[in-house]
Amino acid sequence: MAAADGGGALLVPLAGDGAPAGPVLAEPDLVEAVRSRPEVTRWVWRSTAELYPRLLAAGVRVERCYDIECAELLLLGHAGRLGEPRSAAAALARLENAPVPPDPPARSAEPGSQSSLFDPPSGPEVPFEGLLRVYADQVRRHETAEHPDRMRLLTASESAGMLVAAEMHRAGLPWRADVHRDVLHGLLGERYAGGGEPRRLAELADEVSAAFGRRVRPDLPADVVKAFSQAGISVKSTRRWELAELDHPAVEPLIAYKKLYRIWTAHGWSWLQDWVREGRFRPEYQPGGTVSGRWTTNGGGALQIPKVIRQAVVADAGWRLVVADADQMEPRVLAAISRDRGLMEVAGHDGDLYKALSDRAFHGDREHAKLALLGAVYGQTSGDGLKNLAALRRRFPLAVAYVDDAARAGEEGRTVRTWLGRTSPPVALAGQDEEAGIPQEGGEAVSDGGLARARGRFTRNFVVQGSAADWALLLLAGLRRTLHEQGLRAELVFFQHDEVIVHCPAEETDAVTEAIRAAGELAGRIAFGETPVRFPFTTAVVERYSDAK
DNA sequence: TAAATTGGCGCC
DNA sequence: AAAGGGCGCCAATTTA
Repeated sequence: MAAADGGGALLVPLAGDGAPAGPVLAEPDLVEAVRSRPEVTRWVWRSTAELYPRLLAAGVRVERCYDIECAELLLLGHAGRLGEPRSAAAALARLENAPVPPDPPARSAEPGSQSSLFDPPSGPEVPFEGLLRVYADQVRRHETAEHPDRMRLLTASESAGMLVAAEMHRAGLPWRADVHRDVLHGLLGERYAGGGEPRRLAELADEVSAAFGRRVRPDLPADVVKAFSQAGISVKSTRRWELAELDHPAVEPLIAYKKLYRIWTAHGWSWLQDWVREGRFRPEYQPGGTVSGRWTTNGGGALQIPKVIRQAVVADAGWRLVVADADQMEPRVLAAISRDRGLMEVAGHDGDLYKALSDRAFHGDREHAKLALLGAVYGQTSGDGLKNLAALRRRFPLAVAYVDDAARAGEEGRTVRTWLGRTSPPVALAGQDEEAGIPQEGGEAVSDGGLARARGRFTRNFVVQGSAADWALLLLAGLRRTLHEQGLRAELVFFQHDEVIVHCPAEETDAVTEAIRAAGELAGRIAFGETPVRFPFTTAVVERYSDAK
């Protein structure tokens, strides 16, 4: 156990039950305290986000950690109490029946911040003795979880994710600002001084206006809807797929404008200025940032980089990017968690899963098979996917029952869990923004039927998306470990749900590719136990991210 | 005037 | 082809 105390630290060895196993040591310097103890294989601390950047800045890596505030969030969730404060101070207050302090508001990331050195602590300070009490209590609460072994694994892998997040922030994604500028110029044309629209956008806006015969601002949905209305065309929204159906000369420039406008505002010159420093893009990753366990990033839009902008992600000279994308995650994860024999068999090969699926149940119609499966996972309510769901249910009854059960739980206001035990928010929390009620279309009852179904779709998807996130955490933890153990110079530099990028010297690409493959398979076994399900990747070794897939 | 919401679209 | 799940970001608009 370590706790920062200004620049110094308090340390104590811990026994398996979470109790102190020796005297508390006061060390004058956290960095030296950790650096001088390579024999420690796991550090228990309040917050990785607060402590680890300081260690990394001094060149100190730790093997494993236990993040008390991450654990608190997972344990609260497991107890159906998501939404209660998760800081160590709050956890201690609950133990002492004292008033529970609210969590500090989430701060937004500082663009270009190199580390969290000057960030305020993530929660109120807690006395060392209090931190010890909280940890011992958490050890106990893991024992009382529905599946203690899985819950411990979840906390361990989430903690590993925090280490990876801090290390990836430090490493940064290689980013060529000059290439980015070239791409922007090619797409958007000249950039006018004064922050106005670049040339190409101005031209497209003029084309839209010309097509309507009056000035129309393409970025204002209300204006566009009105313009179509005046042209005798009724549209409900200006979404692209709706506009694409219309026969009107404004449609083409309008759609082109929207696409470019998005790039200009979200990943244009200002973004480049704000977020790229010294050839690196350093987003602040937040493991477990979503309720399902998927990561988010705080600022910079790192998980929504448009494909066309990925040309700017270029490996250093003599280095390569190993881009690995997990193949068909949802069906593979569904097979593993439902233990459906047929689906496990389909997912038991590295080849095209949807082809295997269609050969078994859809007369070789790959597209229908894919839509049916995704429809089952997402809770599709209409269209061809629904029709094909019946075929899916006949052939893969346990798999469909698994997501149907999750949907029913949601509709009835119950929570669901991922395979490792991350738990969906209780209804009380989810219902906050829905109290006003959503008007029902058609003649259907205006009860909360729509809300219940929406919640069912959420929990249906939660068990699959969240269990995939469980797997992804183990993948990252395993890959991080292997890259280090093999003494490679390779660095994990990007992670996006089911995709990783490793930046490495050209001569290490084979080792890295193999490390990723092995980490994926191991993650499958550790997360889901022994199943026939395989977890293959499509891997590309490239110099530019955009050249992958 | 600041905070919250909305519409749209980028990614998975 | 359309529509199901999860997000973040931006600009504009509405609300407090």
